[in-house]
Amino acid sequence: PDSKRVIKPAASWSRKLFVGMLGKQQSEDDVRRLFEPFGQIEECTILRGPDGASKGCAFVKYGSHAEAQAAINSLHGSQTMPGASSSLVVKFADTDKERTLRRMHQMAGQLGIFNPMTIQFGAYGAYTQAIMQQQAALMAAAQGTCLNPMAAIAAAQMQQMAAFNVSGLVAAPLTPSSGTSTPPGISTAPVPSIATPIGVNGFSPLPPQTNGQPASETIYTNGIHPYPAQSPTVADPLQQAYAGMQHYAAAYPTAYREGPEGCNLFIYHLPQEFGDAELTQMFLPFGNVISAKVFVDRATNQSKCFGFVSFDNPTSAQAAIQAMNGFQIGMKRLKVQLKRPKDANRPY
DNA sequence: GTTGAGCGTT
Repeated sequence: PDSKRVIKPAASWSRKLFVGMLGKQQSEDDVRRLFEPFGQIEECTILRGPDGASKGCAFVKYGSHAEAQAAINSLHGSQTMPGASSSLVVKFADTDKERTLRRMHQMAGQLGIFNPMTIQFGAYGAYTQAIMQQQAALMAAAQGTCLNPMAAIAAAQMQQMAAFNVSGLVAAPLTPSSGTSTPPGISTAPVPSIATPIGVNGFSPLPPQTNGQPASETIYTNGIHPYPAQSPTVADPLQQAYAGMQHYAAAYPTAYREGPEGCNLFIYHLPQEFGDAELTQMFLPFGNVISAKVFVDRATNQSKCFGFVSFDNPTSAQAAIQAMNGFQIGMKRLKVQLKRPKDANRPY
């Protein structure tokens, strides 16, 4: 009978597309018209911000995988919409797993990685805690997929890098161009084996006041300590969440994490060959470097010779300015200043 | 070449 003929529709993930690089003014109807020729459209949604403005992307769901694939084949990269910065993107939408990863990425950026334990559960305690527990569950689920063994090993190697050394300073390549999800700078870098600091190219990298302190003291941090110092015990969801964050942060040492006001430095006149790793090394002696980013020309992949370093406290930032501003490298002198606040000189 | 890009996943 007919009731037995009911066929379950194909899983949504197999026929749902993410469409990127739309014009900001394109409507749902515009998108429908574009995608109609390839099949029956079941759903078409433009992603919009809170103000209703298009984010320039959309989801389009077809009745079948084949239709979706056909749309990808014909439309992806086929044209550049007015106002879009590059050609149309048509691909299968993220799976749940991929979305979880994306969220971790966002969350890491928002929370930063300063002393997770200091997160206040005060006024918003219940709410915050609920969120954290929810995230903890997500992260616990994602742990296996987030860090492959190689990434974990690379992160460990990173932590063992001793302060300044030749291979770390001049031989390490700049962050490879994008296209993989490999954390920048740590995937292929060998563990530097030369421990003696040697001036290169007129650069005498002897950081002020490392006196006697084992380098590992500075290295380990990034605000991260491998273990909470005491109870190796248990998996309460919160601890799991923290663990997740720590693993994540260790795997993405140069991800953009701005520190509090007064903790972020702008550095100019960097040597051309300096990448994120070298910048990090250079400023590690002054405190916990929570991020270090050299700006790279997208087209040429060349350093633009400026970058940013963020500490977790203003004192470290000031110490770094004191010691490194005007520091001579080759024919140039470093400029090291506090970064301009993003909303500077906004008239009000 | 002078201050945190881009690509945006309900």
